[in-house]
Parts: sequence; C-alpha cells; structure tokens
Amino acid sequence: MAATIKDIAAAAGVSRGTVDRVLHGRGGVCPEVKERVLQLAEELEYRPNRAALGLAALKKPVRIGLLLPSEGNPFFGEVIRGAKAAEKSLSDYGTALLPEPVRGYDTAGHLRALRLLEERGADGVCAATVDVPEVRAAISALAERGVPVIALNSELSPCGCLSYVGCDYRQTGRIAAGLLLLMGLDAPRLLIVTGSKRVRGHNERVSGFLERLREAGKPFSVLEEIECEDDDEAAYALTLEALRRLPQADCLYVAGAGVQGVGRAVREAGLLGKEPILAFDDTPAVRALVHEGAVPATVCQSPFEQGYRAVKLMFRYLTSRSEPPKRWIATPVIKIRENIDEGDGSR
Amino acid sequence: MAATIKDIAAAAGVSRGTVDRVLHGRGGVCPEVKERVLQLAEELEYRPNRAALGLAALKKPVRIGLLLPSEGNPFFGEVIRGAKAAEKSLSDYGTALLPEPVRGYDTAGHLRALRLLEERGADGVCAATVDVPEVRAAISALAERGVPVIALNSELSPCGCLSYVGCDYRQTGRIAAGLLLLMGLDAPRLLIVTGSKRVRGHNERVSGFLERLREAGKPFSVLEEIECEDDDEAAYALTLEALRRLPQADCLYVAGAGVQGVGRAVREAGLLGKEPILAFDDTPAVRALVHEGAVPATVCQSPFEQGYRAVKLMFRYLTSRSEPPKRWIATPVIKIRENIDEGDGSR
DNA sequence: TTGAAAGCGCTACCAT
DNA sequence: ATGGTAGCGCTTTCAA
Repeated sequence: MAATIKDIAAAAGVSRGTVDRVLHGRGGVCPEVKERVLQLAEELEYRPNRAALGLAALKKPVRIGLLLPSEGNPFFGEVIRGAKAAEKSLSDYGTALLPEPVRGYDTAGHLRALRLLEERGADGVCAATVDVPEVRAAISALAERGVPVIALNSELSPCGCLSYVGCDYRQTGRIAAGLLLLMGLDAPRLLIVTGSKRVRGHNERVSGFLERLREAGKPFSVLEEIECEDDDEAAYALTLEALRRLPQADCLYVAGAGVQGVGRAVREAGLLGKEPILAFDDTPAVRALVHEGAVPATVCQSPFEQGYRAVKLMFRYLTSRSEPPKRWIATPVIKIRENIDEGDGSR
Repeated sequence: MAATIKDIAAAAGVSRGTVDRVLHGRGGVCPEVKERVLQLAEELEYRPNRAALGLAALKKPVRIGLLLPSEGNPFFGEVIRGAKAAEKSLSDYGTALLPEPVRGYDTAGHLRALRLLEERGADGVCAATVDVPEVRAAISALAERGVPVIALNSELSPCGCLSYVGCDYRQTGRIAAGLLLLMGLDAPRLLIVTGSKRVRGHNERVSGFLERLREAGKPFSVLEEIECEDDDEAAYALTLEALRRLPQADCLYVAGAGVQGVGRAVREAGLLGKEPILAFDDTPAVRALVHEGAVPATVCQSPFEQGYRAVKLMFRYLTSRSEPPKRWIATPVIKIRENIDEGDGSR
C-alpha cells in the first residue's frame, strides 16, 4: 500500500496539516521542517490517493468550460459526446461541464464565449478555437487570472495554453497516402480539394499526403488544388467544373470539409464509385459516401476520445495539479466500409 | 448533486446503517422500513458515489487474477500491458493484479493456474483460456464459490462466465476482406493459411472473410486452405510447398499465428512485396513484414484495450456489483505501414 | 431490528 | 509556525 500523508506526518514527527501545507507549497512552514517532509515524501514515494482527493473535492466541485464551434458541424458532435462521457465519469467528484457552443470560427463570437465562460465561473476551459492574436491574448489573460485553457482539436501558437489535445494532421495526411498506395492505382492524377489554405490543419494534411507519396517513389501528378472554404456548395461547383475540364483526373483528395459537395459533383460527372475520393473523419456525409462506394477509405481522428481526454486532463490538473502532457495526440483510425459503422466511443 | 445515503436516511427517518443494509440486501430490516427506503432511493435517484466507495474499499483491497497463455506469445504482452494500466489506475483503491502466465493451451496447466489463483486469494479472475469441458467446469465451480470469471480474448461456451471481453473474429475477417477489395486485385487466387480448424476464432476469421468477398460479388478462388497449428516452422514448410505447387496464387490470407513462417516462405519463393499477405494483429513479426511491404495491411483487435477493460469491469463488479455487459467487443483497428508504429495504448 | 460511531486519505479551517 | 479536527460518502462493527 502506498504511503499516505499520515505516514509522512508520523515519520517527520509533525501533524498532517503541516505535511499538507508543504506538499501544496502553501508556505508558513519553517524551512527545515519543509525540507524533512519533502525528503520523506520522496523516500516513501508518496502519491496522493485519487479516491480521497475526489471525495474531498466534492466540497467545491470543479466547473470545466467547453468552447466548440459545434453549431451545424457534426464533427464536434462526437467531441461533445466524449466530453459528456468524461463529465459523467467525473460526476462522482461533482464535476460539471459548462458547454458554450458557437457557430463557425468568427473571432468576436469566440471571444464572447470565453468571456461568458469566465463569468459563469469556469475553473478551466477546453477550447477548439482559432489561432488569431485576439483569441490568444484572451487565453493568456485567462491563464493569468488562474483559469487554465486546453487547446482542443486545433492547435494554437504559444499563448500559455496548458496543453494541446488533438490530432497530428500531417500524420493523417500520410496515412491517406498509404491508403492510396494500397489501392494500387498507377501514376494517379490527383485533384486536391482543400478547405482553406489559411487553415493549418488542412495544409498539413495536404503536405503530409504529398510527402509520403514522394517518399514512396510513387509516380503521381497533382492536376489542381481547389480551395472550397469548407463549403459544400463551393466544393460542388468547383469540383464539377474541374472534373469536366480535367477528365484525366482519376482520384480526389479532400483535405477539409465540403466532401458532400465533392460527392455530388462526382456523381453528376458519372464517376461515382469509379473515381475514388479520399476523405477525412466520419461525419454522416462521409459515411454515406463510404456506403455508396464513393469513398473507399477515410482517416479519422477519434473525436470522441479527444473530447474525453481534454476534459479528463483538465480535471486532473485542477484537482491534483498534475501537469498534462504538452501535446496529447489522438490515434488516427482508418475506416472502410466494413468498419465504419463500428462504435468506437462506447466507454 | 446526487442524493447520498445520508439524504435517504434523513428522509426515511432511520440511520445510515439501516439504509446501507437495505441497499445491500443484507437483511435484518423490517419489511416496511425496507420498502420505504427502497422507495426513497428510487425517488431521489440514489447512485453510490464511486470515490467514497473506493475510499472505503481501501480497507480490504480487491485482488484480480489474470490467467493468460502469454509465455512466448507476444500478442498477450499487450493484453498484460493493458491489464497493468488498469491496475495502476485502480491502485488508489488498493486493487492488485495476480498474474498467472502459462505457456500455450494445455488444459492441465490452465486448470492448475485457476487453482493457484484461488489459493492466492483472487476475488475475481480474468482468463484467456480454452473452451473445453474441464476448464468450463472449473470456472463454474469458481463462480459457485463466489469467484466470478471474465473470459478474455477467447470466448467460452456457457459456463457461468460473467462476461466476454474480446474481439468479434468474424468481423475482423470481414474487414480483411474489405482491405482486399480495396486493393483492387481482380479475381484474386487465394491461399489461406489458418492456425487450426479446431480454433473457433480462426474459423470465424476465414468464414467472415469469404462471406464478405461473396457479398461484394467479387470473383475470387481459394486454391487451398493450409493448417499450420500456429507454428512458424510448419507454416513455412507448408506455405513454401504450396507456393511452388500453385504458382498462380496471388494473395495469402493468414488467419492465425505463423505469419513469420509464411513471410519466410514468400521471401524464399521470391515473392516478397509482390504477393500480398493479409494478416492479423500487430505482433513484432507482423510489424516487420508490414515494414518490408510484404503485409500491406493487418487487422488488429486492441489487445491493450482488452486487458484494460477486463480488469476494470471485474473491479466494478467486485466493488459495486455493477453487472458488466455480457459481451464487450474490442474495436477492430486497421493498420498499414503509415500507422503501425503509432502508440495506441497510452492512457 | 436498529442506531451510533470509527475510519478510509485528504483538505480546509480554527486554534494555538 | 504548527496542531487539531471536522467532514466528504460509504462500509463495517459494536452496542443497544
């Protein structure tokens, strides 16, 4: 059995309260006692008992804010499910989630959401937000005031974030390349449809994809790179036009959203099931295309797990000050027709 | 905040001890009080607090036996890692694992291991064992004596097992078929190498595979089905012979162990990287073949997760009498060269 | 049949 | 600067 505070107190010949103060760096302890206690804690390999921690924490429950651009975006539905699962598993500690769904990536909206969360008394915040100076400043300010923030799903440039929980976009791009290699097309002529060239994740997905193809020594060509702003209509129109203009294309790579539009265009061009579409995530649109045989495989990023992890890490940090890893990278998951309907976020 | 025993006691006008007795069906409570308490518990939606449960459980820690044919079998190494991770996460409750590694599937050895675990005071057992009458009888007997057993990785015919934690072999076979379809060979001529036709999991992997190919309307033929008894040497010799005799074969399907032997045979036949080998799990042997390009894809069954889950479910059952699901099926995971070195069992 | 109380490990607060 | 103690929710044991 692990050593307890009581053990340390006994060994050091002081009271439990004193040990507690030392362990929490709360001060008010004379240096030599402090030294002795720390020494003993080390020797006895003291690890706070999480059950006891939790019980005691019930007195002032933790609130975790959750900022997600989830309105109208099914991808984040899964993230929310994961976060709620974490909330449930932490409900014994009185932990509660403060959800703050917003629509899209409007900076002002995100800033407002952050403000609201602080007003509602969030002790910590998990946020999938935009990497712009204003937001970073707001996050820094929150951190100053003792409200830690975990970046969720989209990484932020340095701004005092506690951690990044999300996927490695370059890596998912490489995996998509691996799937293309598996499919054995020779010298594929690619049409790339990206969300936006200003979105870091999309760029990384494209560069990782191309990087891997080059590495493999596979002959291939990129006929065109279309930017659709994550919009299905734009994706539809632009893709259809490109397919007509470049009939030699024989594979589509969709790095961002807009897959539904791409699917429509491919169908209209009479190429459904003939010209493979490589896609990401398993939103309902992607899933439908997989079932139709238009998308042979999709590379997913465990959104459920991301939501779950972010909330859990924040909880641990808030209750036991245990530092989360700087980056927690979700395991990429390959889905094809035969496993896309598998539940992956039961827990 | 959820209702506590104290709340119920106050509402019912009795003491906490009485409520506790009712809630645990320990008897010694007059019917009308019992009725009232149960009623109140229902109304107030009483849910025992797991943190408190854990704290109190520290007084008599739970021991969970773990019977695995892990000696010399790297697959089970991952299962053990998962189980140990669960043990660690439960160490705050004083839970300890009693590992009992055995070599292979020798019935007598497994029976002995079960006996040992009981002697060492296991409160519950997770076992990857063989589905034979003697073992089933031993498990029934254990259950009678109040030691529940969870079948891990290999399902058992009904014998009073608490639950099955493992994969759906048929399903993994179907996924392997999906990968073959993806690879776009036309009319593949298959050589099937199975472990043993007496092993349920292997049979299901083969039948699921063929079933899916038929469903897809894919023309294909099975040139031969080789049985290698999960032995690399046998697999090597038999495969090599078959490859020479049946040069028209253009794809190998390895349903059980012995992949290493198959790989050697393929190399010796000068077909490495030319003739795809579909395999299962990601043991070091499979991993090496994936890196060499001999195995384009392998279907894995989250062994880490299986070990983790089994222990967690047993713990919950032992401490809060919460019934685990009858079957907990691991998510199948597709691995290709680009994601096979990904950690998947961090936690 | 029921009540009362101790104790699991930790935190927070009051008293010294 | 330090000690003592109540209390988080639950189980268990002893007393009535």
